[in-house]
Amino acid sequence: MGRPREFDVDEALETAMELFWRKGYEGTSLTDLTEGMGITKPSLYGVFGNKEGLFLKALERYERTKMNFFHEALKEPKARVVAEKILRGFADAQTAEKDPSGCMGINGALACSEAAAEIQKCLIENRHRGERDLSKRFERAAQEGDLPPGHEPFDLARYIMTISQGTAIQAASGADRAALYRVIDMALQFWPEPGTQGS
Amino acid sequence: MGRPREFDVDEALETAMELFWRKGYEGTSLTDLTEGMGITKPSLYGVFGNKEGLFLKALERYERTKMNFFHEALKEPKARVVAEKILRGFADAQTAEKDPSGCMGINGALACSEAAAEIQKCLIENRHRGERDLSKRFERAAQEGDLPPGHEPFDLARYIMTISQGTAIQAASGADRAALYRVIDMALQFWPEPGTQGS
DNA sequence: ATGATTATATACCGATCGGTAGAAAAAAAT
DNA sequence: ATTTTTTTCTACCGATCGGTATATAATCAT
Repeated sequence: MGRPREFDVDEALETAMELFWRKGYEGTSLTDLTEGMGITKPSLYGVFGNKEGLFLKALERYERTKMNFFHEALKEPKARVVAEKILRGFADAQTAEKDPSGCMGINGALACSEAAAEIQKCLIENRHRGERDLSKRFERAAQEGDLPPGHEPFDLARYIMTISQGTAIQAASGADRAALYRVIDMALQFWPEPGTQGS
Repeated sequence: MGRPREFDVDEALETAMELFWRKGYEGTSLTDLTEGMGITKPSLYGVFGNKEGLFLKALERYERTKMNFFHEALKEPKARVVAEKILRGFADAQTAEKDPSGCMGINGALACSEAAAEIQKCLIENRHRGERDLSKRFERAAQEGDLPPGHEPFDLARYIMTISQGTAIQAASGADRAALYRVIDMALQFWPEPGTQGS
């Protein structure tokens, strides 16, 4: 009952995600948001709580719609394929034509005022979570003899995430997908491709 | 002649640099700056013009005092040593105990509002300049037969800068120097150390 | 001592920030 | 048709944003 909502919540959230992705949490004003989403401030606050709540919901959407490749990649049977799919997945997301360049989780709040400290902390935890998930996957690989010798699972995970974060800056600086792919090829050179027959 | 200045310009600039480094251009308010520098707004505007001018002068100081390793590294005779010195130089600067974590050139304005677009553009050009300088150095190395086979100079330069930008995010996320060094070791594995005797 | 010059401190500017109060409008329930 | 519920619109809130006008204080030159 009650007056029906005149805008599509999901569509509005998509716009908010794009704005936060492109301009960051603090760089995006409520005016940017309401004008972009085509709604007024009371409507925004009624549905999303406040700016912080809206950002967190937009981030959730980002993870669900743009970072879904990550946990899919973890299911790959060979660790080197996991690594490559993650690297190329990030590069693809960071250079999609219709989306902002770079990574929302980094663009969102890398350095900021005290007012955004909570968002910043949340994004850092986000990165750590991805690193931890990948590390766990590589621990399994280590037990399976599926890692290149002389490397700890956690170091390998941080290595992969570091490359991905580097490509995020590259994309935000104008690098195109082909350039990032060449970087990824170089980053994986040390990691021998799995032979078609087991060792 | 005239009333003498009561504060040290260089010292004030150092503080401004640290603030912009830690909180970014838009995340640092004039109140943060004046309180940190121990001067009033009219003094700040009298010496540095405005916030944008202050940031640019702080960035100049950053390049001069914290990024000096970069052009030093370019003078190394072997390309692989150039690469390693640059990577470790960035990691050192990004994890110095008494300085903010990460890189001022990235923290400064990665994603921002239109108001900071000029600063953002300036920082992007800054990154491109470094990449170009390194690329030129690697072109020389290519002529000298000093590059690993199968790689273009510009790709190698972008690769090195991508790793460094990745470690900047890692440092801003809490990674310590030892962790970054392990990443760097992995990133350089594909690049054979120069033999003690020439080929 | 008196100007001329430069830096300081105080107080202020319009604009924008994130956020909200209150009334009107649109639907469902009775 | 009236009440209830929810959304929308307009207008506004105090706080802070970057930036400045004005007056006073401190120096040098004469």
